[in-house]
Amino acid sequence: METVRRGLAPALVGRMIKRARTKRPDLRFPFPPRFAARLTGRRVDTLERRAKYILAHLDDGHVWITHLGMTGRWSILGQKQQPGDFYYAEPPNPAHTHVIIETEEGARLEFNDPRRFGYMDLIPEAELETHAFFKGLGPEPLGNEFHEPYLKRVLAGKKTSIKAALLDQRVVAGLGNIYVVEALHRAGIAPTLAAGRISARRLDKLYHAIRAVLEEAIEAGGSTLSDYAAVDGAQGGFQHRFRVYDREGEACSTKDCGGTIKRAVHGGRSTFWCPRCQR
DNA sequence: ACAACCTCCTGGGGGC
DNA sequence: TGCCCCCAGGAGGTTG
Repeated sequence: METVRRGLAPALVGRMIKRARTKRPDLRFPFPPRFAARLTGRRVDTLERRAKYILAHLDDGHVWITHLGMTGRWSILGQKQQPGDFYYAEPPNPAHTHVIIETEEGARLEFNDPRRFGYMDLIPEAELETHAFFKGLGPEPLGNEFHEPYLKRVLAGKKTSIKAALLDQRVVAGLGNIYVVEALHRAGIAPTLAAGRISARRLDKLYHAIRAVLEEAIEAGGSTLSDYAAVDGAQGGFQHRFRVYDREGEACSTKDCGGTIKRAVHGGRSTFWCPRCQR
């Protein structure tokens, strides 16, 4: 999501929305009333990310919220005016393009989402804190409020698995399945380990692993399995750096480990880990 | 509190 | 080739 936000920024920040269109009444949820009309004519002041949401702050005091779900994708089409300005993106299947935004400056942004698990909303800025999407979210994993003492405190007494705990957006906001699985491998922690029974020393290692995985993934442009692409259509690069995700049966890459990557389903999500070096 | 399962939806890939 | 089943970066819900 951070790579998407960074990709969208040059086409949106400081730009005026000349035209907004929706091609259907809903995604996962119905669009709010008069959604497209209320975007039209607005300027985007800032573009931020909170958890897996992209927040566009508009010049009328409202916030346009986008969640990509599993397969949502923003593409920027338009004339390249200056280096790093706009890009050409190969449009995905146009049947699944549900929202089109055109800016005064000539960029065309298309939101495409085959599975329609994504959603958008448009709310007053003052309601952001209390909005159901954001109420109860944990700290940003790359922010200052996320550190080993926080992890220790929030996980204390939890009997649930560390994997389930890290996927819980109330514990830490914005970690998805891939990054949880990769961070646990780097930290040498078994995904099934009870969250409340991990030593401070190991939580510190986990904290550093989470940050490292996210920073590397952002640096690499995100992770592409099948659908994810940057706003210019480029694939991510972090999938080439997975150490366990989607590597069932392969040799563990940990030095001198010699283990074999296993896969299991926990809570409906695929988990990959090395039983030898993750304890 | 927590695990296990289901739901939304479409498409890609593997097995036969 | 075609079918059928399984799987998928999320997350909210129900049940037990």
